[in-house]
Amino acid sequence: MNEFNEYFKSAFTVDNVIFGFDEGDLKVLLIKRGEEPYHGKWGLPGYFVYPNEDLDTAAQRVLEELTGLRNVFLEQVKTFGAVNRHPFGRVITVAYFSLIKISHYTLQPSSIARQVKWHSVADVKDLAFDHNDILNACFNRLKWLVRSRPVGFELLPPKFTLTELQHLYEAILETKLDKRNFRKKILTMDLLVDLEETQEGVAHRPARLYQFDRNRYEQLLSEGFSFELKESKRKEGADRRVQKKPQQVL
Amino acid sequence: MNEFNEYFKSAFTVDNVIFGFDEGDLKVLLIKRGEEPYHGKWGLPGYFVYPNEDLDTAAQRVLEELTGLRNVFLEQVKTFGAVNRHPFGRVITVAYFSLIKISHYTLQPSSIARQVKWHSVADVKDLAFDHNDILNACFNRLKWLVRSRPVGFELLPPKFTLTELQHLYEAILETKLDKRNFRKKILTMDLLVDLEETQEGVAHRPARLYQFDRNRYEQLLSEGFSFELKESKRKEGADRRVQKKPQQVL
DNA sequence: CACAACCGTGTAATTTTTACACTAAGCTCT
DNA sequence: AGAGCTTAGTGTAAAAATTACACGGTTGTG
Repeated sequence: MNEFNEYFKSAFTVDNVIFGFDEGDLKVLLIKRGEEPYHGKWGLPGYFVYPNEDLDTAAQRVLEELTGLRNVFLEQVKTFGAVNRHPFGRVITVAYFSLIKISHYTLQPSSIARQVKWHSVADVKDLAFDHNDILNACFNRLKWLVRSRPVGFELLPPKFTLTELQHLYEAILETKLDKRNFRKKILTMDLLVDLEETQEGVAHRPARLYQFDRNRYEQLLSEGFSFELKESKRKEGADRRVQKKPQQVL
Repeated sequence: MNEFNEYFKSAFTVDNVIFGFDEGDLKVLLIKRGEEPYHGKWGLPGYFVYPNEDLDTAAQRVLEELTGLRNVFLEQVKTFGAVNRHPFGRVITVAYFSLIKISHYTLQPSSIARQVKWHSVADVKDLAFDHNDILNACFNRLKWLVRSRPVGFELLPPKFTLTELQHLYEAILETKLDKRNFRKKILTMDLLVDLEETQEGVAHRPARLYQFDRNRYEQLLSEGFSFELKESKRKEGADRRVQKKPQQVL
């Protein structure tokens, strides 16, 4: 094994893109680094993988230390290994992303983080290391995942309205969806339980509350079913009560 | 940096699942290992990533050493890092898969391989390390990739018939496709050039030859277009010239 | 020249997707 | 109490996509 010794001088980390959804906006949990390198910069939560730790376990550990949450959606996305990405030596990082319900989140004191904060995904820039690339890769993965599997529910509280669900999809897919078509599509999938309850304390007609039916989903999956969504091609300004202006004729 | 020294004792490798298509069958290129560990077992081509080498570069190197090919389709899939997956120490591996035209392939003498051979993906079993898992992950990735992007052409010779293309899709998706619907779908995508040539030396009516139009594809991509295929629900035995047997009435 | 083997083609029925606008219900403010 | 604001909730018709399905055509072979 001597001939391989020179290869056993590297390290690897996991970095976790933790998505949340709040105020109609897709958020990512970032930390202000309290250590070198990139001390004082915002970055993704991550840490070295312990010598006797699996990758998935390490990703879970990082997530749990920061949020106190277990059993949340967590998926490996991609590994980043540019030679000089880490100033301490050869360190490759395995990127994960997770989806959490912000309402369940409580900040845990953490050694790696001087400060922890939710940032709108759209506004994030200038992160430590290659974390911008990592965030991008994870956001793209989320985008296609949400079209092919009902993972959106991981980001919502247990009870939610159809409008909230639609806003979530719009935030992730960065597009507008047609209200009626969206509801039709979602409801015919038969994955939601109508709780026969309504919102309280809103200054308008309260909406019905629904719940995701995970058992039903498992059942449908085993029957081989596909979950798909497409974007609306509706023009801006349609479906308002205002009259159309007559089109200018050339 | 001392506090982190204990982490810099690991190594990483790349492993490459090289797919090819021949005789109507999806194939994967395996090597019979000429070194420990797993000496004498079949496994995926792979090697340690050099200290000053990027991951993608390492994957390309492994591929080129084995096949002599450059500029082929190569994509990272997933990283495998179970603690005890490698007997020499902590070694995680980044799995890639590539698609090559078997007709262009020439065996290169290689130090890592005692023997190199194409195996039908369906028949592969009992590989070294966790290479069965890696192969599976890559095969699944190929399955969905082929539905959303026209990567199939990477596996065919420059000139091919529609039937060959259909057989390729059937092999990857592990399903039967309807001939007329498949052709309709493919042709309306407008990605093929009809070469106005036909097969030669076949003992039946020769088929037309087509070519993939990569420029057209780039153009369509930039206009935002989607490439999709679905499987046939046609029952076995339909579309034959035989008469249907009358169904037994209960 | 009959046979074997694969090529190439069209259509109708069904399903899915799309575009689109108004009434309903609760709260707030006067 | 009622006017006004705000969001909820609902249906349909047209267009597009998908599906199922069968036979005559062309070549080489024996």
